[in-house]
Amino acid sequence: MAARTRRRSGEPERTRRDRDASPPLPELTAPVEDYLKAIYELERAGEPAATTDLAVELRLAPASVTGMVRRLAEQGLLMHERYRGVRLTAKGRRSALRTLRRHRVIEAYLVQALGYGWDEVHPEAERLEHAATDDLVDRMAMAIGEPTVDPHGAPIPSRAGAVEEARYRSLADLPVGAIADMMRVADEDPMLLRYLADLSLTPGCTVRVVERAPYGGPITIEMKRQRRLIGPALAERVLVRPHRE
Amino acid sequence: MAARTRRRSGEPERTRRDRDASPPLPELTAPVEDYLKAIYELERAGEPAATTDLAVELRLAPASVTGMVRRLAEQGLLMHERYRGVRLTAKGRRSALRTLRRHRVIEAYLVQALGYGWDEVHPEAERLEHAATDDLVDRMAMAIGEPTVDPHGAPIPSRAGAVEEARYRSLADLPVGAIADMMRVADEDPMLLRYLADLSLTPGCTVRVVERAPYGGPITIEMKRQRRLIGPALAERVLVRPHRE
DNA sequence: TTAATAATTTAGGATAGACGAAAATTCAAT
DNA sequence: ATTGAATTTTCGTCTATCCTAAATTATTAA
Repeated sequence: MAARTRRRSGEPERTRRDRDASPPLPELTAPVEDYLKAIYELERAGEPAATTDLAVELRLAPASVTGMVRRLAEQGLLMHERYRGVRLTAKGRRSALRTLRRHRVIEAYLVQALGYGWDEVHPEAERLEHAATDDLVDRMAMAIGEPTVDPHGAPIPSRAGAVEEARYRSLADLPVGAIADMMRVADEDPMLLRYLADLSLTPGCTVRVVERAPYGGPITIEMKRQRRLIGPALAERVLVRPHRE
Repeated sequence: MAARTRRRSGEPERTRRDRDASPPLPELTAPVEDYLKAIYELERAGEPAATTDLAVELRLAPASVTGMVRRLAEQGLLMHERYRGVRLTAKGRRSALRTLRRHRVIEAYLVQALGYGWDEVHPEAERLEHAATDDLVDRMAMAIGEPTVDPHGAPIPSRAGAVEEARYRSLADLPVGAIADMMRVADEDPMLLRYLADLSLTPGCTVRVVERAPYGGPITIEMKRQRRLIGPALAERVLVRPHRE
């Protein structure tokens, strides 16, 4: 595949108002898109992304990451400080966001238009995001009413590359008595997602923290008069927006 | 992509009734699927597919085709007689038909569910067919009512790999006075397709041959009381089923 | 400060898939 | 039979991506 997406022509055409219109994004290979996406996610924590973390995330040998990082730096997609990690450039961030948009629109479409479960869409989207054109993704988004979040509550970047990364809190951090709306699951593990669905703990629902056992014990929540026990590992993955005050 | 679809595990599991259940098809790379599809189409003419024809079809250098053909033969997907061309094995044909099903279901889905024009779907399907899982393709097919032909009238192989390749006649071969139903366009060229759509000459319509100018001249057809002049090159691409008698 | 450990990079290779030049084969026409 | 054109294959290279093993740098503990 790599070979067939190789650019054969010269420089891409640059037309009117290139100063503010973002330059046309070149076609990237699937691995490159995966790297940029992973770096984007790691960087959201604030620090530059370490190559080792990248290797873990992408399930590659660290040495392979080093090689690719060098090439991406040459292409101006990221800045690399030896032994310090990598940061995306503006160009790299735009590419990452475009891929993220594709991924999340596809996930939303599969759920809303084709009846997939929210636990099934991740791998499918992972494959399609590299093959779908922006046009197709836009049509999918339109067909399901321009959603702003994917099935797991993750925000969908706009066509222009704007994202609103809301800073939610983890259910694990709420004090007893707090009431909050569930907004997002920070995990794609199918088992975990199915379990959450079984509990009816999905984005949009409202929960109240009834009790917290100390020392990493379970959290008791109430939703629609039903009480549930949630382990701390699970609660940590559930992101919520507490009601004001 | 090639590297990431490489099989890492051992032999695929073989369970009950492997005698008649076709053996599980291994994951093939995108280039391999393209070769098999092209060979399948070339072989439909009856003769083994020549490597040169393959090279033209796939827009590759003949030498590249030779190399890939050797690899495909080693994998048991085709038989190669030097200087004679290639023939798909049963295994190769099953793989080709699966790809063809994907391609055509995707084309039909894009038109019926996402509002694409029949002149736009080919390149999009060409990319998606390698990324979509069989499950997704089946869901797409179900969502649009299990079509039996794609937007150009090409038959969609069943899940099991059965196709009914009807032998239509070309509009260019019909005698004056003949009445026929248009069934299929044997071309994917967007310009040609848009032109046919302008003429309302699309699968399902009924035409009558009014006049044929000799020596490769235009053909006059009538459809819904409207007369149209069709050049022979175009008429040749339009496949029809003449009414009985 | 030094030794041990962890993180990272470099070196050296492998593989899939592509290319072009040149050699080999086939086939048709003498 | 011979020859010339067309076709096909062989062979050597190239690029992107991955790998393992060895070397290097950074960090932590003693």
